[in-house]
Amino acid sequence: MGEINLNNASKKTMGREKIEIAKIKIKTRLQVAFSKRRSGLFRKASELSLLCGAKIAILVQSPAGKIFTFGNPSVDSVLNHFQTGRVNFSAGFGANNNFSSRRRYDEAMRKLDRENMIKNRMKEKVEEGNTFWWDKSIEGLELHELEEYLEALEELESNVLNKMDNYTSWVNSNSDDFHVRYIGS
Amino acid sequence: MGEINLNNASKKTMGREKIEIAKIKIKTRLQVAFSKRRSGLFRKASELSLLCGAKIAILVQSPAGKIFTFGNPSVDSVLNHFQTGRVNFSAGFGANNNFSSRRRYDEAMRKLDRENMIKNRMKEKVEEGNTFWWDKSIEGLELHELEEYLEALEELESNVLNKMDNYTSWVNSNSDDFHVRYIGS
DNA sequence: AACTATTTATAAGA
DNA sequence: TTCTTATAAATAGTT
Repeated sequence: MGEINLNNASKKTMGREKIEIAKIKIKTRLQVAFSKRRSGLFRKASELSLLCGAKIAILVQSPAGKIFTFGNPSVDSVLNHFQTGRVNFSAGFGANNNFSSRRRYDEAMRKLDRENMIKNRMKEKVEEGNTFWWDKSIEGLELHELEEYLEALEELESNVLNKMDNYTSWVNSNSDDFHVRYIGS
Repeated sequence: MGEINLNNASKKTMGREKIEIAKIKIKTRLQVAFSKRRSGLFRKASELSLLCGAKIAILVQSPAGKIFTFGNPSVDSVLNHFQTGRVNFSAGFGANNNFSSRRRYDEAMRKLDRENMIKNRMKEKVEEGNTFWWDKSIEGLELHELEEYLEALEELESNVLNKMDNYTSWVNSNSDDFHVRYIGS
């Protein structure tokens, strides 16, 4: 009997399996995944560039420290003009002036308001059942927990910085296109 | 009759259609494709970074001249290291770049199932469609709000680092090499 | 922004 | 590393 075999053993592989997006612990698997996914990332970048005429630069550093790059028209041209643009933007609008004047601006009071303002704003944006993780008191946390907390904070900070970068670029490209003009020439 | 309808008209859409990788000529389609694929590219980068501990910087300029960036730990940090030739990120992307004794201690601590720690103590990285919740949480914030948010984050970080000092001072009482802050660029 | 039906990417195994 | 296979994930065109 059993002409129809439905158990998995009848299949050559289980096929692609779902994985959790978290650091791969098995070294050999990590290496294979890195290789495949880096190549996949660059292929996607290439397609985006070809389909939409986008200029793209990608820098990747493997955990082992090896650097891989992708660029259209070239990494250097995109990088150069990106940084030139940002420098000019900073000079023009004075990021430093902006920040320092803000500090001069009734710092004590603002300090009291800041977190509440932010938290309230966050609560409008995200409804979490209880409290936000950053509300959690750090009292009583063990060192390794503090370590995790710090990592989460810095990841969040990284996201904020990226978002701010986008604002900077947006403002710049809508002002006088100073650096945009040079890219891709 | 005709309970079984096999013609294509019975399907709501034709599903994803194969396309040629060549510049899209219809403007509206190009815009949609750019948006979807840029977001897909950044998601892939994020996954590569999380899965493999890779450092990544991506700059994309749309045909219209708008610039989008992705970076882990941040665009600037990756670019700086790339351009100065100091390609020396410490292995993995630990919370920070504290020095050796902290690192040694971290290594030991990491063996305490870091995944569960993140999940249970830190609200984890819950995917909501294309973005993580903390991306959503900063959606819609204006530049000045992002600046305030950033300041608050750094303040929290500072508190956490101070707290960690209390631990490490007895773990490594004669050490002078921890808690050198290194954030972004 | 959502929705499918398909194409494409890729995890695991060889 | 490279190939295969089966399945997960991304996305083109549509609503």
